Amino acid sequence: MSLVIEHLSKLFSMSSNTKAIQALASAATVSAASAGAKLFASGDVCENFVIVASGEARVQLSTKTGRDMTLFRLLPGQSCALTTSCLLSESPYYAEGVAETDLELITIPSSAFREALRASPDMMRFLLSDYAGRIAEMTALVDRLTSRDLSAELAEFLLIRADHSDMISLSHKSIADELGTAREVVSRKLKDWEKQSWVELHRGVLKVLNREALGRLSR
Amino acid sequence: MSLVIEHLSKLFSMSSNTKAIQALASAATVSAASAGAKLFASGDVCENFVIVASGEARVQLSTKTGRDMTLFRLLPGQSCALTTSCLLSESPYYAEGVAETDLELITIPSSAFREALRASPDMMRFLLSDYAGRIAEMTALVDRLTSRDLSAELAEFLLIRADHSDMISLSHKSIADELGTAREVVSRKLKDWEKQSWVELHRGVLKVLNREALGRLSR
DNA sequence: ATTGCTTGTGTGACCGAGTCACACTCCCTG
DNA sequence: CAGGGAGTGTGACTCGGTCACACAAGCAAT
Repeated sequence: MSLVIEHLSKLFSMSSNTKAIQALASAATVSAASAGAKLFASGDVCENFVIVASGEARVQLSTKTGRDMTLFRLLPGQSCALTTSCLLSESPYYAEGVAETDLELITIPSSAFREALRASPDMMRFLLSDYAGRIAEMTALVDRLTSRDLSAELAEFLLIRADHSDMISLSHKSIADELGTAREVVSRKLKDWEKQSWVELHRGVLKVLNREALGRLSR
Repeated sequence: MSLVIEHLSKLFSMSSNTKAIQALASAATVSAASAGAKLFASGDVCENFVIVASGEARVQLSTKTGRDMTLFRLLPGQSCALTTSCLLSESPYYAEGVAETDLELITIPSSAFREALRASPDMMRFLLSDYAGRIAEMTALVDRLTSRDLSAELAEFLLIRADHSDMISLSHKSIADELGTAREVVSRKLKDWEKQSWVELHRGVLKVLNREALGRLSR
């Protein structure tokens, strides 16, 4: 259980021997999910507070036509603002969570979470600043969506995601979901850029050849 | 000053004789703004917590090309989640605030706000649930933007905004800003609908003639 | 009333992004 | 090595956003 306590106290920046942490830890359970698993779906009732202990998860919206839009990711030690938002407002999830890799999750039932929150200003403080950050992120996202420039977004994405040897191992569909656009749009742009020799395309992998040129697009 | 105390205690659901409320009230100033005035602009440093005492304000994003997108409105007694988010994260405003009518504002300097927040779990509780609601709103907005159907959005907007005699006194540009689209798009759709006799158009005013038909579009 | 300005509307031409439909190809597995 | 699934390429079309103007409605000063 020390893993749980450690994560909790780090998350909320609280000493591990406070009552609130001890109470949360004793109500917590640890579970696993494998890569690709759906953690929660839109419309699900939210019954637990969740912290990612290891692995990476993604929260996304999806449209009828099969397009997805990534809202944010969860890294080890992070909790999900959407989950706490649903817990606090007692509303169902309005987006879905997906495991991107194998995951270990720390799960705390709603009642224990609420109880601890009531008793602990430090926890509230943490949630407040977490929310403040998410609101900023969401606003930036809305901004991006209202003045959409896919070339810029895609170019920027490639530059950020390219590894040390300029490679990116993602399918066009994954990239599209990341940016909230359609697979065909990504395929077409990449093909154009391949003709300019700015990138090199292979099945499931691509290589950035000209960071320079992409950088010009990305502003 | 009783006006200030009343608004503060109602906003935070706290008794008006708590120390936190008294402290906030003594640091507060009341000011006025006239309709159309800009309350804050993107990039401004946020130095005060603000509550609308009377009137109505709007918070919006704007693009280079002159399009605006309304994020949310502030009614009397409400505070601005964007402002608190900026205060807490000490980041500049990333959207702008506009007075829609003449306004009275209760203004509390950042330091007093932080101090009161530190001391008062009730205030934190309020902000938490306020944030939870805003995150839900923003997520819904992102959802709308990623699966855009202007006919549906515009039809719904008209139905909601039409008064008792089915009139709406807004220019096409205002409607467009509300929905985050371009004026021309609104003009064209409305013109189409006028040809169907679903609406009747006049300068600065329009009348809904067929709620039925618009209702079918709006789902 | 006439002139002239400001604010609102109407419209065509064009472009970028999303959708649909389908062909094709790579690669894994039986 | 055949079959099938996942990933990719492309044309045709629709819709929303942009640009560039023309035009109309109200208001103000002469």
